[in-house]
Amino acid sequence: MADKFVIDRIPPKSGNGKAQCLEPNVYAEACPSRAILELIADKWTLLILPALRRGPKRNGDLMRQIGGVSQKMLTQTLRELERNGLVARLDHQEIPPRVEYELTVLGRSLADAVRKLDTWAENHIPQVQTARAAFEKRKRGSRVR
Amino acid sequence: MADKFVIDRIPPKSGNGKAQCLEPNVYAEACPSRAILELIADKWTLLILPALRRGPKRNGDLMRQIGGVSQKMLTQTLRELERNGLVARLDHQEIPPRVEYELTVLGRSLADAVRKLDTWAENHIPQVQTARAAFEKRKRGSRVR
DNA sequence: TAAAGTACGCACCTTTTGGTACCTGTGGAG
DNA sequence: CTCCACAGGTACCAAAAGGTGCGTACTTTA
Repeated sequence: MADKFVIDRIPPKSGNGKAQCLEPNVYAEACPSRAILELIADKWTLLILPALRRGPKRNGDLMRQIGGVSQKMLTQTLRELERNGLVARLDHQEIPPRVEYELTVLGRSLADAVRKLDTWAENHIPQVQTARAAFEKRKRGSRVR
Repeated sequence: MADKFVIDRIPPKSGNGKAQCLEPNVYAEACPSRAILELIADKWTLLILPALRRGPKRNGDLMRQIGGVSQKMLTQTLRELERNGLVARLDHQEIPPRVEYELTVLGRSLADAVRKLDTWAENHIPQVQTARAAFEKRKRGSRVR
């Protein structure tokens, strides 16, 4: 029975109320790693980071490459990534303005892991669609008339 | 200059307006893989999937393990994961009710990749915090008085 | 007899998110 | 001379997300 409670990392055991977690653990709400995870758990972050893996890109480049992103969300997400040290903003101080965004060393290490999620999504479309169809069928079957 | 436009996967080139993407590509808004990515790009999904890697767990187990999750969000997320074939719901048809959730084969393949993001967050807390401090400092420095 | 645990569903209401439109100021193209 | 591209900032507003509290139906424990 105790086997049920075996998890990836030991939970905080917060003896005091602060729970500042000496051993980092995303499952603890107060652990800083949780905030970092929430930064990653974002649609646009998951697209922007891999998009920058091949080298620096400009605002307009990213707008064209990432379908459906608005100027507001692109800027907002890039700022957050810059703030957390994942992306560097290179302002060439020219007129007309020329700004490039590129991954930092820190950002690159994350972008590679994120790209794997993207490729997973791309490679498992049929499996997910089949599962969805089966789920709908089950739901319909269990409906009481 | 054309080098700037080299990306991970070739963009849609949508000749017609539908852009149903024969070659799966998360950067294309209409590609089914984008919807799958949006399912993954969720705070609770990124915690629940790795939490189930060690075997089936019950609702209450997950509530205790995942700090800060509400009953509503837990159930809602589990339903979505079940609907997409990543998690299986095992109702033991007992009284009092006993329900277990476990990864499907499909879910397991994703959970391993997701767990890497969690560990990344746990292992890079100091780097991110340093970057944040440096960012704030730069902002303050560039303020006009 | 009463309370607590199990696994939710539902409704209400607040917070957050994100889209749209409009503004800057300059240089180059037509 | 006019329009566009560049890289945004700002404000407003609708939509979505998500927290809280209550109800269900049954059993075990105190």
